[in-house]
Amino acid sequence: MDCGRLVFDSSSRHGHMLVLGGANSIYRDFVLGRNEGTGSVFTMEEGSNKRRPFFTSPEELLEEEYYDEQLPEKKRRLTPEQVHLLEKSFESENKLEPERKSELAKTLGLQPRQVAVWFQNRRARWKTKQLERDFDRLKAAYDSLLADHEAQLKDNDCLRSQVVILNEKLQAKELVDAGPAGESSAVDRVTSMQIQAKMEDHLSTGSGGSAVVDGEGLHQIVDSSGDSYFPDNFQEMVQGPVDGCIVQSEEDDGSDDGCNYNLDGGMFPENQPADNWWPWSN
DNA sequence: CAGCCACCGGTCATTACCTCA
DNA sequence: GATGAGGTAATGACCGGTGGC
Repeated sequence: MDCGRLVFDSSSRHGHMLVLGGANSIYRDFVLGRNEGTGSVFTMEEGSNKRRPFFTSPEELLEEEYYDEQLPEKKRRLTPEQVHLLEKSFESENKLEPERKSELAKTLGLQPRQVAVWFQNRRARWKTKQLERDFDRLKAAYDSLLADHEAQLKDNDCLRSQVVILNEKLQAKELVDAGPAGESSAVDRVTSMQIQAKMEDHLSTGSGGSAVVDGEGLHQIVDSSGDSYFPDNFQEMVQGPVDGCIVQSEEDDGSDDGCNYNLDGGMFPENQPADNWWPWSN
């Protein structure tokens, strides 16, 4: 590689002098007299063809070959020790007061400008990392909510299906009660329609509120005390003598996954997939 | 209001490291 | 296995804009 050769990069936005394979941009800026506090212009003849790797050990840096305060253009990446001290300083306070900047620069053998730039970059990159972490957290929370939402929609579908079954059972019971003469009482018919309407209202996915009825919700619905939507004998009706169908709340363990109510009597078998349990499933 | 200074966001250039043909 | 090209992350630095003093 052509070490230490100076070229003019006309394509660069800044029109900098580039040093191919040799010194770094500090050198580049020294060439243009940009570095803070130097005031000197480094000439090509003064440049060195010596090259050191980025991660030179502190010991090596202390050697005359690599470390010479009179030749800052040789410096490239900061040494691990310099970075360590800067990091410690950044941890204690990520803003840099002028006094601390000067002190750090003196301690580290850097230009104050370098210290300031290092802090600026450190803040910007810390912020980027922080944004990434925040994004990951938010995404995880969103995914969790989405999964919960989908589970609730599934649960809602199960409950809707149960409404259909219950209505069928109610109608069958009405036919039995009506007897051969078809003398179904008007009161019973009205009650049945009301039950159907109320349950569908509860299970509605409309914007008026949650479409999900969990175990506790059904307790409220079924509860005969207070302002229940259902008639006092609702439990008896749905558990009636037709075929012993029972609407029963799942053990209230706080979970709302899956379907909660067993229409055919008995509790939902623990850990049993719904596919093996629902009467309309194979 | 102008000037100075510090900061931020965006960007560049360079290097080290990794993968792959 | 050695090697070179290409991709990528990390890093040091600058520019332009902005806001405080």
